[in-house]
Amino acid sequence: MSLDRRSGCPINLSLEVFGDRWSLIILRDMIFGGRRHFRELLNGSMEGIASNILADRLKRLMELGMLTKADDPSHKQKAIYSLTEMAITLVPILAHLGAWGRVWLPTSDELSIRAELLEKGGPPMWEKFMGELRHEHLGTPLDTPSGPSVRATLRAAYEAVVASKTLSAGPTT
Amino acid sequence: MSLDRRSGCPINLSLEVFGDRWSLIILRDMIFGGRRHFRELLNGSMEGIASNILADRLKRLMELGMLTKADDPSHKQKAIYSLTEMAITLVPILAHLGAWGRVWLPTSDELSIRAELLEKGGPPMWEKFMGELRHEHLGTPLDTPSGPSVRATLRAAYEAVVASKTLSAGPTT
DNA sequence: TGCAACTGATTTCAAAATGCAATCAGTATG
DNA sequence: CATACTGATTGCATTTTGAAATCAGTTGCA
Repeated sequence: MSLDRRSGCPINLSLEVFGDRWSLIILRDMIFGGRRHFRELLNGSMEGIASNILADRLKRLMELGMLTKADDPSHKQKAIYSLTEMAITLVPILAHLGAWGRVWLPTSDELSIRAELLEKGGPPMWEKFMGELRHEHLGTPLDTPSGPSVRATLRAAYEAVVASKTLSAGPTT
Repeated sequence: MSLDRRSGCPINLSLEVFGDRWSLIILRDMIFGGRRHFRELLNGSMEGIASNILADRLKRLMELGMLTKADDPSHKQKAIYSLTEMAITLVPILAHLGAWGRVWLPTSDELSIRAELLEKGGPPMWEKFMGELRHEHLGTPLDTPSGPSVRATLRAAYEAVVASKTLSAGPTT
């Protein structure tokens, strides 16, 4: 899990940054799930990451300049992890990745609705989302605060699908 | 290197397909380098893939439906690997990945010129490229054969940078 | 015919990464 | 003062990786 610099090819270097099974999962949970703390990432991860792997990847992502860490005033041992601009600009890649996976892989309905929405929203929606992430993580002022946040929109869509599934296949008593 | 199905999330499933250090490198060499044979991929890879890893990944990519294999008429032991539509639609992802890496990672000039061109070309260029790949790998007719192929354009740009570097820093005798 | 080079792999084995469970010391809470 | 929570770390078994050597069959050439 170190940076080999096998070649100066952009695709290769990108792979060396997040060409493993966990780094992008962590960034996904921070970006789409809004998670900022170790425990949130540990327990909230759908895929069940182990604590040693999480600690290792957080450290590595910090060394790579994708994350920063700050003290949480509410608890002396609590740390808040923030995305850097480098990580925030992954949004279009994650959007494409989700769109591709939705088409070609056996994704579940409730989880793919967000990818679908993000794909349909296109670059304008990605830009809006990145603006919101910059606001949350870097303190940048929100340029055009129009309507509900992208994350809220995505979550609402997710919950709507879950609700409709519960209705159609739920308890009949 | 098997498909765990840790969750039905599109991003997670995509990661399970090419969230390793070699699968995307192989696909990159096939897509941008036009490589179709085992030896071409083995010796042509800038990153120096080992033959057992290459054999394993080719097999895995076939099982996943990203590649197909056919006999080469010129040699009874020779095989030709072809991209499937599933793999061809990775072009936009590779383009984004290259663009991101070019901005944030220490890429070399001659290798990043292709990523830059592909980024500037945008979706129209990607579509043209995918059309050409479909023609090469799936036998689909070329819809609008306008000008030189995308691959040739990218290669020409690469060679131009290499040449200019040789000029400015080359031998003075 | 003989022999070297080439074909797509496979074998072997050491090193590294992974994953799970238990554990850690410091901090807040009741 | 006991209990739960904070971000980790440790130990250890399993899995994956990677490099070199090797494989059997095929081809080209002398």
